[in-house]
Amino acid sequence: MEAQNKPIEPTKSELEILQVLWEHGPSTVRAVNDELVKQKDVNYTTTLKLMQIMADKGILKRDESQMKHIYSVVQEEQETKSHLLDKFVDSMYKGSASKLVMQLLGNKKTSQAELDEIKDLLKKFEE
Amino acid sequence: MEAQNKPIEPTKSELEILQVLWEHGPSTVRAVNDELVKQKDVNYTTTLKLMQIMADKGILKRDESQMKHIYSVVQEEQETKSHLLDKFVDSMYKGSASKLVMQLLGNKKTSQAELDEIKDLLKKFEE
DNA sequence: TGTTTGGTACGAAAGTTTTCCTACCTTTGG
DNA sequence: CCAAAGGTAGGAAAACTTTCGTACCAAACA
Repeated sequence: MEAQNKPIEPTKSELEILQVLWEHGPSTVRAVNDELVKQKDVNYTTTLKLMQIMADKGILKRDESQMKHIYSVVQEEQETKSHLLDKFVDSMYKGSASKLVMQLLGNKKTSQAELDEIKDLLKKFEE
Repeated sequence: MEAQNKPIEPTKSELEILQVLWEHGPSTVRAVNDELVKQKDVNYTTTLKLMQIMADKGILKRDESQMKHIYSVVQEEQETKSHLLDKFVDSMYKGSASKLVMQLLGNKKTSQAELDEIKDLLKKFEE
């Protein structure tokens, strides 16, 4: 139940919930669960419990004024993602962002369209 | 103890061990633990157990011909990293590599030197 | 009203990961 | 030969994450 300005470290399941909330904005547990069910087999009370735990941790906050509580994400999406990306670059590439990009470019699974878009991005960024 | 051609999904601690082995090549538990101790407080037998488990899972193989067993990584470093990067892009950016690069470019923690290097990379890649 | 429907809260079980104690074996040096 | 040092093996405890059964509460409606 702590206020949260330190970057959060969501678990795998927590990240799935964050994705839904980032995409759909503040939501009820029901709404989040309905989304999750499209991806995997999960019970309503499991999602509820998870979101309650996330609220306890300070990752989510909730509006209890209605019977159907509305949960929203405390930290900015970009702040969280930027932190997680940082952690990933640190743990995988010793902090070298360019090594990551190199990997991305060499990665078969990155489509030509993606590559083109990345090139465009870089071009725009140069200005 | 299975042979492993499917991409592996190391846990956090397992990844730390992989990093050491990737950097130093096949090593004893002692050598790996000596490296880990530089980063965090960890007991020798903990590292031993972890590496034994990784061998059981097929992530590592070991040469038991000496008393000091030598552990090495089964899967190519690049294959593992590429898989983990893929998973990361999927879970964080819905598979969009360019979104990741965009984040990287906007990330304060990515230094100017890194940015320049990325630009160079892209330039070279265009050819 | 009273029953059904749909919500929350709680606690415990199950699963996974991490840690470390203890036992035992092998090499080495006095 | 014996003790000390440094290995491995195994199991159990601890910590964390995930799942779900059950109880309870409130709104809707026949």
